[in-house]
Amino acid sequence: MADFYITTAIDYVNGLPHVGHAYEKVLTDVIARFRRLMGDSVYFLTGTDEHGQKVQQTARARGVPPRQFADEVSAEFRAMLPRLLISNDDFIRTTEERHKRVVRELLQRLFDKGDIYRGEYRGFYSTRQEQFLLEKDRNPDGSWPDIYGEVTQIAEPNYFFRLRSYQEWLVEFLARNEGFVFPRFRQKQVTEFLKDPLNDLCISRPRERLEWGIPLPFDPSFVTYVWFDALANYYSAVADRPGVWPAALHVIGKDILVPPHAVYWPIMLHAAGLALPRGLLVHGWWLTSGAKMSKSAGNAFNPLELVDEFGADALRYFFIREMNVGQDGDFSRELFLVRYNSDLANDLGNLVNRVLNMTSRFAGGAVPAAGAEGEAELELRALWEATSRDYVALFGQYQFHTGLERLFAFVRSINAYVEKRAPWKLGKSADPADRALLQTSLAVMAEALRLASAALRPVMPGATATIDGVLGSRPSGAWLDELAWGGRLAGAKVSPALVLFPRPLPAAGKAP
RNA sequence: GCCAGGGUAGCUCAGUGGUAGAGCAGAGGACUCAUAAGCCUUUGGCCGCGGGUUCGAUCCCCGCCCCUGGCACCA
Repeated sequence: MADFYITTAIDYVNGLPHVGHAYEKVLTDVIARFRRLMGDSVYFLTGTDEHGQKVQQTARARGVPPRQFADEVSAEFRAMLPRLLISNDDFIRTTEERHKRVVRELLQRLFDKGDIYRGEYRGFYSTRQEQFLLEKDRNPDGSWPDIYGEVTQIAEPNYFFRLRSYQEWLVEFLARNEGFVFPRFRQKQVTEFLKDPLNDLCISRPRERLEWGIPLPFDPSFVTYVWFDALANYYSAVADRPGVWPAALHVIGKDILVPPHAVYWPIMLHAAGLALPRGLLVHGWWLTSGAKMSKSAGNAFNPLELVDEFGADALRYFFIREMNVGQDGDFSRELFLVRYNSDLANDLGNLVNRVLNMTSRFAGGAVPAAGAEGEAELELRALWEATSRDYVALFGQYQFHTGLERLFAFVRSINAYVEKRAPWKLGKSADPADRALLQTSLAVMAEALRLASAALRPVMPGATATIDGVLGSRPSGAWLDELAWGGRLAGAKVSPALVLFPRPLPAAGKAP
């Protein structure tokens, strides 16, 4: 059983992981962790897409069998997951038997039903590249680029899927389910696309041209082409797990919404008599506007370098804080460092440090119980009530960047509260009223930090676990209860001060 | 060309039919528990351009300009 089955797109193994891959995993993971904390039973799938022309060609060029090549690259993608603290439950490869079996079943079912038929594919073919070309492959003047060599128009038999006969159904489905695609404007794009008549979809390639694929069960001289292979992973991974399908959410990039995920996939499922996913979440891309400031060496850098340097939590925070889901975002080392320094090191990390330090110095290392609350305490508490309520609601609507903005405004308010009470002054006073206020202020700052940490857990699972640990907090019970202001830490033994997010050393040895 | 998104302070962005906001960067100040961090104050904007509706528009309508992406049998 699963209340919330969530997937990333599977990654094509013809290239190595880059920022976009890392972002999609992190975004999906944040949603998965959030849903788990909200009490859902979550099943989280990711994986790799491994068949096809390009893999076959690249493998051949390297002189290795496609299977071996796919193994190597798939392993790279897989290795990235733990480094980003991704909490996936499963990892599917389209070369696995469990996948191929389901693909064959799906194809056979549709073939028997008459939704797949044999026809003829016509197009421009490049013998040198061994592939059909598209109109967009042409030069602006209509000629074909030299890399294709001689281009001829040929026809070959192939199998087709009756997309067209389901177009009307899909249009109606989308009209009835306005929130199927998030953000809304993406669904409008789908609707626009469907205003023109669909052509049936060519779903096969003759084996003489493409061997690296899944043979059609009803005609082994063909393999199935990308659509029925790659898209089916979402279903094949859980076909043997009762109660998991349909997916609650497919997280994908905007490049593969129309037509694959918004047109082909729903029609494939509907034709096969399977339930549709409940929604698609379409994210944008990270752009490197720094094309102009590309003098500095590292404009094309691996996101995992930032993980090595600053930790997975920091990169995850940047991804989620900086990107408005659905829009594009700017990615550069400079932007990352601004977020890291100001939000993580200065605001949050330093707060952790000073809370621990003051608790040790002024309360013997145990969080005191709060006494009577004054105006400053009530204000901070009221801010938390509003912040936590909005934060949870915003996360539910995929407005993570706004949620984090609000949460860090709260973190800054904790810092302001500390300044207002100035425990270091109270600690020098012998006045009983000051002593009481000292206890209260230490309790309140620790509690506020505990709450901020709990809220941040889906985004920064590592760092927040550390914060919980050093505060002597043991998360238990429902997350929403944890997010309620209370006195949970009274009596907790805190650890000695630590530096959670060290400020990077100033760049040494700059080029003259 | 068609469709969509965006064009708001130096940078990244939020925002509402009624004298424009946050963070970062810049300037000044008080403090010291802390990662020279945090806190307080502050400089700074014909809200892309031109029309229109309105008592009044950054926000509504029309046109235009610029940036980004998609336009299918492509992973």
